[in-house]
Formats: sequence, C-alpha cells, structure tokens
Amino acid sequence: MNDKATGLELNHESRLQIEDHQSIRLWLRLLTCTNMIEQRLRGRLREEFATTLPRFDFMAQLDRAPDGLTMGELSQRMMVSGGNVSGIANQLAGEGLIDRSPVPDNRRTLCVTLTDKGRSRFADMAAAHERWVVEMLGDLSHAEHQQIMMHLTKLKRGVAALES
Amino acid sequence: MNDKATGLELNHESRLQIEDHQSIRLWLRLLTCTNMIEQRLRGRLREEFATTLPRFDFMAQLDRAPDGLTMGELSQRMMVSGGNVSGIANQLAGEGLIDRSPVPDNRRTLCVTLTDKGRSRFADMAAAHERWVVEMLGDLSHAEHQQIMMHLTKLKRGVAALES
DNA sequence: CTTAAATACTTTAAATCTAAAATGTTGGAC
DNA sequence: GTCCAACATTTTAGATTTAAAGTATTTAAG
Repeated sequence: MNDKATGLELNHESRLQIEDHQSIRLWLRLLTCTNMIEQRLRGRLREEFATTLPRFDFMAQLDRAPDGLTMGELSQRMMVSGGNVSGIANQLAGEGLIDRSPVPDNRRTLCVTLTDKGRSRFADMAAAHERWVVEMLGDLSHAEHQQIMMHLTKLKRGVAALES
Repeated sequence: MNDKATGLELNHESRLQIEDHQSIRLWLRLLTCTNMIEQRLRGRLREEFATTLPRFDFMAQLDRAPDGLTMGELSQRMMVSGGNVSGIANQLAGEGLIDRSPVPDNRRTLCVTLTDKGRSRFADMAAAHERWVVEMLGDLSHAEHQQIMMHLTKLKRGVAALES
C-alpha cells in the first residue's frame, strides 16, 4: 500500500464514501443539536410553566395565526400526526386556552383559535422561551446566523423536493 | 415617524429584538429540518425493514462501539431516558440481536453488544440508511457540509456550556 | 340522483418517552 | 466494620406519539 496514494489521491469510490460518511456525520450533528435544545426547552417549560413542548408549540402556531387554524393545518405545521393534535386540543380546550368553532361552509372542519386567556398565558411563556433560545444560540454572530439559515433553507428545500 | 430612522437606524432595543427573533427563526428552521429528515427516515425504516428509529439508533450506537456499551452510555448517547433504553434493550435481546453481559468488577453494570445476527442485520439497514441520508443532504456541496458542520459544532458547544 | 373517492377529523392500539420511585451495588467517611 | 451517599439499572405511571381504522362530510363522476 502507498500511503501517499491512499492519503492524498483518493479515487472516486473512496471520496464518495468519505462524503457519504460526512453526510451521516452532518445529520447526526444536526440531530444532536436539535435534541440538546429541545431537551433544555422541555425541562424549562416543565419547571417554570408546568407545561410541555407540544402544548407550547400548539399555542405558538395559533399565536402566529390570528385568524385561527384548522386541525389539519395545525397537524401540518407542528409536523405531527392528526390524532396527536386532537389529543392536545382536547386538553387545551378543557383548560379554556383555545376555542374550536365550526366553519360555516364546511362541517368537517374546525377552526381553532386562542382564547384571551390562552393568548395571555402564551405571552408569558413566549417571552421566556425566547430568552432561553437566545441564551442557547447567542454565541453565534449575526453573520453566522444568516449563513446557517441560508444553508438550512437549501437543505430544507432539497429534502422537501424528494418524491414520496 | 421617520421611515428612514425606523428602517435604517435601529436603536439598540429594536436591533436586539430583531436578532432575538432571528434566533427563534433559526431554532425553528433547525427543528423543521431535523423533523423532516427524521420522519423520512422513520417511514423508510418501517417500510423497508419493519423497524423503528429508536431501535435503529440503539443498534447504530453499538455498531460504532465494538467493545460494547453500558446501559448508561447508551442512554447518554441516544439522549433518551434510562428507562427507555431498558425497554428497547428487552426487545432487541428477545430477538437475539444484542447480548447483555455482566461486567466483572462492577455488578451494577451491564455491557451491551451486538450479536453476530444483530451486526449483520444492522449492516443491511445502515447501508440503506446512509443512502437515504445522502439523498437528503446530497444537494449540499462538500464546502457547505464543512461550513454547516463548523457552525453546528460551535452551536453545540455553546449549548453544552450552559449551566444546569 | 346515486355512488364512489377524497377530505377532515377522531378514535384506537401499540410503541415510545419521560420523570420519579424502587432495587441493588459500590465506595468512602467515620 | 458500619453507614450513607452516589451510582447503574429497572420498574412504574402517565403522557405523547404514530399508523391505521373509523366516522362524518364533501365533491364529482356517471
């Protein structure tokens, strides 16, 4: 074996293999970062607001959509199954944090909105949530933020473009 | 109000707020990308190998550690609770894919390894898994891979450095 | 009009996940 | 040696999650 050849002049297959492994490593790093942040947020939400990440996410989606969202839209935006959304909606409706109102021209659909109570409850949590996120991502400069954002946008498009 | 002033000469508070929102947006983008990839991998593993992501992850950790791992190490590396690892280990042991052997000098600890059957079963899945990941991340160039990797490394360190 | 496919949502069953309590083991303080 | 805190793991209870089946409604084809 020639060290120089194997070390510096990689053939197509070796190079491909290395880049493949790099994809895996990148994916694992992405997953690790997301999990770390998610776990920290989950813990804080539990400690300080006695709530869970999915419940927070549910309310965040509604807060961002003042006209309300259907159950299906919520399911899509939260990227979880429909059954899941039904369960969380039952809880939040039980606590008076959301309303589910029928839509005039489609009796299959429900329009979900935050109640005043829900909106004000969410406001407190959102402020803290934002502090926690900034605390975690604050090490990155504005320029770095933009660069990662750009790359993740490309990544997202690439994945979304795949069939099936 | 002066359009120029509000548009171009942001005061500290406004700029901070904008950068804060940018942190949130970056976090949500990160979460979206991870979820998209995760869901695709989950579906494929189910369709083609009738298995689940956590089971795959469990075996992947063992494959990367030829000398085996303790239950605690598995829990840390998979970033899930210990009880969770126990349950998956029971399944995989029941199917003869892993072994759990006692460690001589510490009777609290179990050393988990892949059986030959487990290793060969994993090899098939890993090859497909790698193809799927490359398919999803392949749009990014080698240089982009390295850049994102660098940024995520910094991000990871920043989050890990936070107390509690 | 009738019927079949598509849509929106809920329910169900099984797996996963967490936090906390329980069990058994180790190591050091005294 | 004894005891107590720390450790490694399992068990438990309860919540979340998914995929798939079920219900009700809408749409559109014939």
